[in-house]
Amino acid sequence: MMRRMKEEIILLLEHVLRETGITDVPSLVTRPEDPGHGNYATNVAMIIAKKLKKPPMEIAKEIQEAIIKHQKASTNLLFEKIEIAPPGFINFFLSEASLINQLGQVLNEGERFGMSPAAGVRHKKSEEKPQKHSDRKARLSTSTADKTVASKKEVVTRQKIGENFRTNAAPGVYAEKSFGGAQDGKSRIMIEFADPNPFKEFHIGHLRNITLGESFSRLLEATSHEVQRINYQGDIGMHVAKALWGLLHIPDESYLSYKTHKTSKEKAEFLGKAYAAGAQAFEEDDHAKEEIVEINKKVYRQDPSIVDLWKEGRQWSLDYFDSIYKRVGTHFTRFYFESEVAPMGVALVADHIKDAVFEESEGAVVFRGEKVGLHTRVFITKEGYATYEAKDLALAPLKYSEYPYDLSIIMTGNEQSAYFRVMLAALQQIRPDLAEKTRHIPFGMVNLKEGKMSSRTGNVITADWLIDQAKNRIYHILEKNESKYSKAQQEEIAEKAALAAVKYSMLKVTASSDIAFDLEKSVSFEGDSGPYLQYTFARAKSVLRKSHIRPMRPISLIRLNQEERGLAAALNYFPEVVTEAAQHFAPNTLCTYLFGLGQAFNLLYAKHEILGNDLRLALTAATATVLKNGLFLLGIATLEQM
RNA sequence: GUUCCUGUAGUUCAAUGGAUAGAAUGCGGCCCUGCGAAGGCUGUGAUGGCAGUUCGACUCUGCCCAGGAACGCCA
Repeated sequence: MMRRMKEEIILLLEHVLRETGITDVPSLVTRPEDPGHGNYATNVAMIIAKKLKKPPMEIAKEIQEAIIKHQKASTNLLFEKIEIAPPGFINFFLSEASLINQLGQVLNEGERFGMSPAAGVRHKKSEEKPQKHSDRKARLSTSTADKTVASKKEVVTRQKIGENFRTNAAPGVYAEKSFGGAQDGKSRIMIEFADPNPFKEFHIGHLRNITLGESFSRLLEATSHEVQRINYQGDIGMHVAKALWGLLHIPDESYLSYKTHKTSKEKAEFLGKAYAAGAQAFEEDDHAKEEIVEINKKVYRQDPSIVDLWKEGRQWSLDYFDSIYKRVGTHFTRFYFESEVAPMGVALVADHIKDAVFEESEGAVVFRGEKVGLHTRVFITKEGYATYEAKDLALAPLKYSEYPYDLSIIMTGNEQSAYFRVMLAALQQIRPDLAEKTRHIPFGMVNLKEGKMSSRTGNVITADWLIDQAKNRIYHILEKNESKYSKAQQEEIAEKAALAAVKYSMLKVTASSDIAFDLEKSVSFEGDSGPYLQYTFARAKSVLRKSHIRPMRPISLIRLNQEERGLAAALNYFPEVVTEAAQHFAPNTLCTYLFGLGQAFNLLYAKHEILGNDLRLALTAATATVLKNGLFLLGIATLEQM
């Protein structure tokens, strides 16, 4: 397989620098925004200028000449020209031969293009059966099949993963540590995301989490990692007690009618109402508050008087969540529950009182975070129950016993950042081996204009509602365009385009930053949007259908015009963009890239006729391939027609 | 109060310490007898403040201002 162009240039630079006796230099190669600065550029000359005590331009000149000399000795001409520019940039312009060569590569590799050869990526949702909540026995694959001996270079690339995450480690404690790679060269990663709470809504914050988690999982798989998606759900605790209280205080008839007649979505909404009622009563009515606290205890000890209702309500939620996972195209291989790890949490914490990891305080058991620059948190309540902290603590070894990971990623909202620092500091003292392999990756909150979402006040936008809103808008467009598609086709188009709009709006922003939710923007299908990319794909496919394209004939010695060159260069960047997006946990960089690619294609389309021109047809086919592969990595489906 | 995060066009977002700070949207023009106008072209408009480090700062450091989050028995 062809090496990433960027890696090629880095290797070249390192080689040339070594010849001039310089080692250990951070080689920085970028893709300049201005085409006038070449396809790639480096600033090494300026970086090493001080060390060499020479003017940067002089160094740049020497490097330029060395590379040109080196290239002459090589068989294929990678660059058309290499320029130097003040104050010391070196700009590389890819030759038409290498652009066309790469174009052939895209067409040959098809859906594998941009994916690492060892990647277990499947476009078709497939073989892998999603685990249902009703069948929640662990079925974790620890298969070592698909072993691939990775090249040295790839190992290096892979190990960077984990170092570049915005981690949540306490400064100086384990922030700088990387994780070890697996022996077979393919690291095993367990990634926890979604984490909705049964008895509560699945809102747009969860939707962002699941969208980011799925995209990130696919990016990791595309860069040679084995990934287990897991989901950890809070089926126990005060929020559950509040919802159960609500259920108990709703007239029997109403409850029964929901039980027997309604869909899982309606049942879930019913639970949401019960929760809101319970939460309100908790704050306003002291008697109700006592009852709720009592219910909470009963759930913890699985008291027969409440356990059936708890199980039923829980199942309603889980069934509903399953329907959402199916709708958005995500699956999990294991569902963990707080009720499952709570007893282990109590035992684990109790075991570490004697060695002073934890101490008793005011009847509770706490961890003194102050000793590592953090704050104190309660792990076991004075009632003797595990808090969230103790449960998470026990979850780590449980996860590891079922799937010996090299890296365990936990994705949650950034409001939990401080919490995870403390929890991981405690884990560091109990199981340092696991703490070092664990990364909390916080993602930004989804804020409403009216402020934070609150299931208590009902100020919540659910995932289904948002997707349905987007879907309605698509139907309007189809109507306006007097769509010739059948009802079933229109349904498919509306659903897929709606999901694309919503997912893309959540992926195109830096994962860690909060976003201000804007209904208009998130259901948009104009400009920088998911449907724009789907539309561009559909348009490309439409042209190809009319062309009866055959495998591209050898194209050589063609002068590329500006638009062709721009598109060919953009296609060439895809593999390295995928690598970078995975390394930095930044699906948004992939979004930016794909939008730029779409624009480059649409520009070519607007200015030049494609049919009847082999090169442009090849570019069109390659664009369709890259759009499809790229959208797949974002978890967005493509449409042949829309 | 302590700690952490965030301040970029009217709005929503980009920019591993690089070159003239990019887009989208909005508002104003233009383009469908050539392949899909959910498109293309074009005008408009921004780095909270003051210092510092650097050849070079939206980016790093300090202080100030503004907003958000977390902070012992919720998750």
